[in-house]
Amino acid sequence: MTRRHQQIAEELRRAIADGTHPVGSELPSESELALAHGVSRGTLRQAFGTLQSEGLIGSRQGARRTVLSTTPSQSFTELRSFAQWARAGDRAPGGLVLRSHRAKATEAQAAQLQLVPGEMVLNVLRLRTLDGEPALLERTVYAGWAAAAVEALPDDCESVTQSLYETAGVVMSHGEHHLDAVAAGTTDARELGVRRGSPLLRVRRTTTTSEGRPVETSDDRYRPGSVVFTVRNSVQANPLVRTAAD
Amino acid sequence: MTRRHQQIAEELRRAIADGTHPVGSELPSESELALAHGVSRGTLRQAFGTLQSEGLIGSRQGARRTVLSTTPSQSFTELRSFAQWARAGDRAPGGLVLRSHRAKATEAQAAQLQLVPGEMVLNVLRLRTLDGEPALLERTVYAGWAAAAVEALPDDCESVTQSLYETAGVVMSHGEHHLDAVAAGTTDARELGVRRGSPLLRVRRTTTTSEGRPVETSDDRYRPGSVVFTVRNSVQANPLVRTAAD
DNA sequence: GAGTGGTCTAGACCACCCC
DNA sequence: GGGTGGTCTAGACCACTCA
Repeated sequence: MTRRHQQIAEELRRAIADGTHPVGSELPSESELALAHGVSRGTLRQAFGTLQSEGLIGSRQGARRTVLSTTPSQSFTELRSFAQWARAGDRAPGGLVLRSHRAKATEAQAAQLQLVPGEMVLNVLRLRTLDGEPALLERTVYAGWAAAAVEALPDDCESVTQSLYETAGVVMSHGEHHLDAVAAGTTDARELGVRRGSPLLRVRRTTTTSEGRPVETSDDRYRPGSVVFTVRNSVQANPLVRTAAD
Repeated sequence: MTRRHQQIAEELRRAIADGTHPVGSELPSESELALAHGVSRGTLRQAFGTLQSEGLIGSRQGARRTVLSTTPSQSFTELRSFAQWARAGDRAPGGLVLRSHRAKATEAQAAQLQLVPGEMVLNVLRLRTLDGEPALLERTVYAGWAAAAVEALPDDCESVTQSLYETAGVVMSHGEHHLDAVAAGTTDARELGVRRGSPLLRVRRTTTTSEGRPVETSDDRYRPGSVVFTVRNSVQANPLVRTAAD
């Protein structure tokens, strides 16, 4: 029993993808489509709104909507989970925990995870692979209340996000990502198989539940050529996408 | 004569920023606020939708909306214009054209700018500075129809985006950004004042008008420590933010 | 000036959360 | 079970685009 506006959005997405509405073309008007689908204009606008926030279509008052792009942006589901993202692109995700230990939160960590300094956290160093090739090195800090669930996972667990949901009911629904470039350190170089000092894309992120409670904060370093982050944005909305490098 | 939903959104934004609604707290219900502002629920939901897409608040069916963050995300206006972004952070933007020449579009360029191969384009190499320090090197390709307006600009023009709008009426309203890390080449190293091979954040972007007509495509390389890109995202929306490194 | 999207209203029902 | 957000309707007026 999916929502009507979702069905319509999906239909339009397909029509754009298969070339019925090529890039640059004008879409039918709201009233036309509302009539055709047998819904009110409001519902149709909701469907259009979804496509707009995905960067597929644009709009200006007074003129018909136009197609901006044919490739839909990633869902947040794919963004937050490395494994789900990899599988969506038909690549085999892998994971390996290299180190894992509990410790007291440093001041910086406590601030980021909204804990009191000295509270327990779980530090995990994890190597992620794509089709067996090292892709990135994660240095993740989990809040103490999530530590037990993470430690219970197997070392080679593919999808931590999904496992955390299944075993502990933790839903990660918001994230903040900071992207910049750094030189590979000794550990980075050894695990990722690159030379020390070579460029890495660094993504520092914090993920929180829907209530805004931080679950984890992480420093992820991507091997060049393995992953590119894509952001499609507009005056109206700006989604983030992680894309495999060509 | 601003829109009612914009006024309400602005009011809520302020109330969140000044601590009236701290992070993690619950906001009043839609009906309450609608009544208080003398608008219908629909209008109020529109205001909430804006704040949601800015990453300020989150929502779950059945529960009240909660405050996720106090700092509003950047507007696209600030994202697309380096100068506007810099000034918003109280830093002095600078620009200097190092090279500029017309050429026939390569196949790749033509594809990205939706031109026919061989059509004329304008290549510009531009150094951008923050408070006099080199921050990034831009290799920009402008579509031929925008070339004349760009060439007419002074070499040290601060804001190309704004000037293009003022002189040619070109409004850039959509962009696609790809982020990864690369090693500094000879030119990069010389102009940015770093060693060859040192890590740079690369942002490849294409900007289009509201009709989806590409205006420019660019390869921007940021000196480490000068700029960090931030993306705040959620199940509902994911805006991109460019942040000065600390 | 006809058509289009942007805004707004006043209702309604449902799914879900929490008490 | 009462309150909340999510969905949907059927109207209305306005600002804007374009022929």
